[in-house]
Amino acid sequence: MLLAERFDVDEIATEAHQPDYNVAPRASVYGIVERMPGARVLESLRWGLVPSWAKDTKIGDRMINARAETLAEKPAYKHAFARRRCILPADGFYEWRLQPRQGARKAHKQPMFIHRRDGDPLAFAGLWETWCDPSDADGPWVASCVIVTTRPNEMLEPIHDRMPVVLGEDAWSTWLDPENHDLCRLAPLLVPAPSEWLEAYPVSTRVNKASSNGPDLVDPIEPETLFQ
DNA sequence: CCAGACGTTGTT
DNA sequence: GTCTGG
DNA sequence: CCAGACGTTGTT
DNA sequence: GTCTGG
Repeated sequence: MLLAERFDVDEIATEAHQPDYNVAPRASVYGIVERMPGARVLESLRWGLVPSWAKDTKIGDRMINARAETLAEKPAYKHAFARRRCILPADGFYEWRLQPRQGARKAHKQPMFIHRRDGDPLAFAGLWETWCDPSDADGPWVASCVIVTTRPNEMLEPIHDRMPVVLGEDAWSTWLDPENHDLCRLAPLLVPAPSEWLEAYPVSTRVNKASSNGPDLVDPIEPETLFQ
C-alpha cells in the first residue's frame, strides 16, 4: 500500500478504505503511530480527540484542532503530547478565503485547496489517544486524534490566520518517538511549513457541504466561476 | 476543599 | 487525570 | 470549517 | 443568534 511505503510503516493495523476528500469530525482518518520506538503502525483514528478520562465520546466533537502554542499545558492534550504523537497524512486541506464582492453586502467565502507542490501527501502533526467506555469495560477501544495548528506561513497568510502543522520527512522520527520527552526538540517542529512546499488554488463550493465527497472536489475551478 | 471544565475557529 | 474557579 | 436546525411527550 | 451534525 502506497501510504505504508511513503511513511515507512512496519505494520498495517487497519483495513484499507477509499480516500475521503471531505473529511468531517468523527470520521475515520489514517494515522501513523509508534507505540514502541521505531515501530510504525498505520492505524485508523477517529478525528476528534477523546481523552482517556472522558465519560463518553461527545467531548471529541470539539477537540478537532490543538493549538501548538498551548499543547503542553492544556489538560485535554497534555498526556497525548507527552506520549502519543502521530502523523496524519492528507492529500491537502481546505481553507475559506474571504473575498469581498462588488455590490454584494456579504463577502464570498472561496474554498481553497492547499497541497504539496511535489505531489507527496502532507504529514500533519497530530496527537492520538485510546479510550474505552468506563461504564462498559468490555466495550470496544476507540482510538482518536487531533490536528495540531500553528500560525500561517507567508503563502497562507492572505487566506487564513491558522494552518495545520506540516512536518518535513526529517522531522517524522523525532515527532513520532514516544520516548522523546524533550520539549527543546519538539517545539521547533511546531512551526509553519515553508511556503515553497505548498500551493493553493480555488475549488468548487461543493466542498462546503459535508455530504459532498469524491476526487472531483479538488478539481481546480476556472477564474470565471470564482464569483458566481 | 469541591465542582466543573477539559477546545478552536471565526464572526460580531 | 488534572487544572481552574469559587 | 459549513449547513441546517432551532421541540416535546410518550413509547419502544 | 446559536447549537448540532457531518
